[in-house]
Amino acid sequence: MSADAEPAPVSAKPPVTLREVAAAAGVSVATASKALNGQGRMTAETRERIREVAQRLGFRPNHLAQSLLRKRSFTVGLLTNDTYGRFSLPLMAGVSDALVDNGVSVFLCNVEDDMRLGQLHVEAMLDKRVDGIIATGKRIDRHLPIDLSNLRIPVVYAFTQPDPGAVGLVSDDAGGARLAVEHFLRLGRRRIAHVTGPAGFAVVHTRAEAYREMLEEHGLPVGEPLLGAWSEAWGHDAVARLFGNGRGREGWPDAVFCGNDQIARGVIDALRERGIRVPDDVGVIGFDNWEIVAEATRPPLTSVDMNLASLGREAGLALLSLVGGQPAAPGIRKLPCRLVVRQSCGRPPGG
Amino acid sequence: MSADAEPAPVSAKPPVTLREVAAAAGVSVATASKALNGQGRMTAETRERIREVAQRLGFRPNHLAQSLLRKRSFTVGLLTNDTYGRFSLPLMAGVSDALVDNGVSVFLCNVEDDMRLGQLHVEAMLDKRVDGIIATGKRIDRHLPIDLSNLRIPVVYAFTQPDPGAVGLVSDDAGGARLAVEHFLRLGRRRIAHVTGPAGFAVVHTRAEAYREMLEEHGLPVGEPLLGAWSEAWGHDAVARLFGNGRGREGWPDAVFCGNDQIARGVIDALRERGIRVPDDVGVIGFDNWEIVAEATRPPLTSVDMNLASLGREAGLALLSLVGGQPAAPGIRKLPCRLVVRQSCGRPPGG
DNA sequence: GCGATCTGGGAAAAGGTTTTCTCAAAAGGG
DNA sequence: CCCTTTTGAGAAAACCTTTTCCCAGATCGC
Repeated sequence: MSADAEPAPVSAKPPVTLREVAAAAGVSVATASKALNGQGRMTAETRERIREVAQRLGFRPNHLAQSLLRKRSFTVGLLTNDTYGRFSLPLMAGVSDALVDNGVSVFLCNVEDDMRLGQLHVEAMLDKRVDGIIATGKRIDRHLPIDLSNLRIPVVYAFTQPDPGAVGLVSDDAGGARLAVEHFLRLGRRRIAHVTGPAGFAVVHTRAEAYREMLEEHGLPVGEPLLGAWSEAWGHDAVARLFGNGRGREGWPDAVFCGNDQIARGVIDALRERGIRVPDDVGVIGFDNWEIVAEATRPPLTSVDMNLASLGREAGLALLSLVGGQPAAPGIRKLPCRLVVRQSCGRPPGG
Repeated sequence: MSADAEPAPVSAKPPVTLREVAAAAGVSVATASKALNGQGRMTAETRERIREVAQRLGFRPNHLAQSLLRKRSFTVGLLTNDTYGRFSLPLMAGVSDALVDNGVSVFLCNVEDDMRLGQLHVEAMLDKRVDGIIATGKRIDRHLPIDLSNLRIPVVYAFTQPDPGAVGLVSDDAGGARLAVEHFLRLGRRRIAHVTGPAGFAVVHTRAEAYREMLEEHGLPVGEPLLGAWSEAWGHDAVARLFGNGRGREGWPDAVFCGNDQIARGVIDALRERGIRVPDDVGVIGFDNWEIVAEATRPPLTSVDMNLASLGREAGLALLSLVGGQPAAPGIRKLPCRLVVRQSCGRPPGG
């Protein structure tokens, strides 16, 4: 039992090459290549024999060599500045999902909000000859801190502000807001408040506008949307304003549509602390469908899901077709949201 | 103003090659290569001239060609099954941080818990000739559903169960638990309870054991750790048990060490609902330092941080040295945690 | 039986870079 | 002034695969 019985000379012998396969099969590399790729003409036996030898030797073609020749690396870069990955991870999963079947791998680069870092990563990608780039961020109305406009390879923007003339995919926030309000209306709620994030975010206005329109269409009173932070604390404050002593109980909302799940959670907690029951007295809907939050609220939160995985899938497919030479219609495409119903709105009357 | 003034024939001319640089500078490719890499012998003027030409033409060496030759792709794969990225994202950031300066890029692959998908991704990586692989997961005591044991390229395991004989990096959970208990002791807390996750997790026992030892060392009463789920709901339940009517107020704990931040949040909320003040009556410490949760609790939660970014950095560096041919000591290396103090424990008496 | 077609398979170039070897010219030594 | 050493730079191989010819032998039609 010597200590160095097998020091595992990690040095691992080099991978087997096509040349070796050809030699073992007694053919030329050209023939071997064609046999394995189903190209060229040869007897079925020859092809099969070569295939078997390759199999036996564990041959795997060297993608680097292939890429060099084909001028396609079957690799794309995903740029994000969403450090916590709340938005970019589902998106990434979708992208990956769309690409893996095509043998395409994804370089993930977090550029924070650092131009230098972004530049560095983009150059690294370019040097590695990625076939294309997907740019994604944590908010729809901001550019990544990188210029991707003259890149010679296709770029798709997902969940971030696209360059003019580029193809961009974002969620349909207005549609999402309508979904939420509709749900409330269907449940018979009539005094619907809206508590959302800071004015600096475009989505705040998009959603608020949609909310307003929906209510007006139905001839319902439109409360002024309450703008604040994307935080639970703001949810608490907002409840203090909406359900404060200023107005009588009959002036209270019977529904609150929140700009994200954290606000919604704050709202729900604050309501509970005031003895106002959710969903019996007030229904609450959040936005983002961040499961970890939505499922921990009491009761679990109904929320608008932006379908980020689908968005990622679409972005991946769009990039793929762009790489394949298909011209894609530039401009921003909005993908629908969906409502994930949990228990914070109650059942329809008589439902 | 014709619509097709500049249809932007996306066809982008091909990148400039070394051959073109050489031609433009009136030298051979060999000389050009050596000039740009600081190799070979030539007059300073020649070298400078070539450099300038390269600069002017915007030459960037083709990494595919370089990799093919050097047998190093300057690319590594990161495998994870942590869909929400709570653990793998900070880790990834650390890895990336350690590697980017060395020109190494990272393929991120989420293998969920799907063996087939894992196999697929690993083979794709192998085909793309990654220099090494970092395997990471969402819990320390489980293997990824993939066999990486005979891979011919180095593998480093970070925050997941390593193969025997491989190099693995994990957090020092026992140390983290001691940090928490020490903090309580320093603040004069004496009746410290422990509420944690399910028995199926190794860390539950590691931390509970460290907790127990610390208390015994100090001659303090050791409560039986309460095992449950990793959820807020369990935090509520646990409070009901610890602060129920069964025992008198003087039997109540004055500190609760929680197995993660969600449990801690449940505990804090439940205490508040019972009118028990945090931190005045009871101190609470969480685990994971998941900022989004820790900062939203009222009061903000003191929590043990596993330093996952550092772990990632170390993993990246370890892989790098392995790739460079340095033999690394196999086995599991534990990296220290740190305590992030917020406001859920109060100040030291007289502090 | 002879020219035309077909068939199976190979040689070689291409892709972009690095590195080793080679070689001519210049410099140096005696 | 001749021989050796140094210097500057180029030719070519190598990395691995794909693809475009090309060719020798077989088959076919008449």
